[in-house]
Amino acid sequence: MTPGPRELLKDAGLRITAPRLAVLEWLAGHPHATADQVTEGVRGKLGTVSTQAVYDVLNACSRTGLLRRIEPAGHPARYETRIGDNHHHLVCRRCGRTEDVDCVHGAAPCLEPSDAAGFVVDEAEVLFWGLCSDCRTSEKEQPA
Amino acid sequence: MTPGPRELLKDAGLRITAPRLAVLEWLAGHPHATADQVTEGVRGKLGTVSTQAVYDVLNACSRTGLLRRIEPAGHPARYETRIGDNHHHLVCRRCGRTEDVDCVHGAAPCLEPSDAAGFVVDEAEVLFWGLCSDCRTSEKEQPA
DNA sequence: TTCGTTTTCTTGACTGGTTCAAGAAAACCC
DNA sequence: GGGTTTTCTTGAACCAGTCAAGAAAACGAA
Repeated sequence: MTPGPRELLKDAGLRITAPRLAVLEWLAGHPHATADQVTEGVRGKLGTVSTQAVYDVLNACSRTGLLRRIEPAGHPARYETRIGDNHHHLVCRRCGRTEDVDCVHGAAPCLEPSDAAGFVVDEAEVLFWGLCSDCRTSEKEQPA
Repeated sequence: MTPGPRELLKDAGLRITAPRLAVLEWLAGHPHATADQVTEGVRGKLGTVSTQAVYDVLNACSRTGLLRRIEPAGHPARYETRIGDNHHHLVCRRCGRTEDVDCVHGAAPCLEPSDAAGFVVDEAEVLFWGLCSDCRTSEKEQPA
């Protein structure tokens, strides 16, 4: 079975604290949430948690690989617990809604640059930009 | 021959002004520059230009397709005049240096999402993250 | 050319997501 | 349980980029 948040934190060498458990648990059920949404969700579980604590948790977990952070240009960052398979993302230009897309070319890592220009590449990020169905509807009614 | 900035602006229906010409000319010789660098470069040509004017030019030209804007997470946006072929980019995590990479899978558009989840996709963005040669060297001397 | 309209430029204030800083509180290890 | 280390709270700060109002230019027709 998949390890729970408690084990994940321990294995990553991070202390086990209420805010961390709450963030990981909440995010598992709400992928692609923003820091703001996470804060709200976690407050619903724990009562009071500072904004800073949420950012610290998100950063610590992103750094250690427990969370993946997606930062679509022009939108606040989003976080997800699905890690380890390099899947990609669909992002709505208008509302920022983000959805998973499985890798187009089989297994990870699905892309290699044709010429790395002296760079040591460690990640290939693929973002598909467009409009989600909701925003397409509302755009007809009320053009941007 | 490739059209000059003057023609490009005209064809795009944009007025021809000194700041616009200067931005396009300067960017043609300095791809992947930040707004800040563009401002400096343009001031070298024209003397005084407001920051706002530069942003306006960059935005107007991006909107009309004369410029392409790349917004790597955690770094200021970069602009380039190479447009129309969907090439990709290498980005240095440390210094933000950005380089072109030709499309890995032949001609544009080289990528389609496997499942669009109701989105209407208009662009596939590919970013290769890593460390440029300079930053690799300096990282050994002075680890982050 | 000149006028009137429309767009763009200048100046200066402001925003929003995120980070920094100091100290208080909690988790870990023996 | 005590000491150390890490994390949390509070509140200020950051920065790329945007908004707003008015002055100044570019265009198009006469």
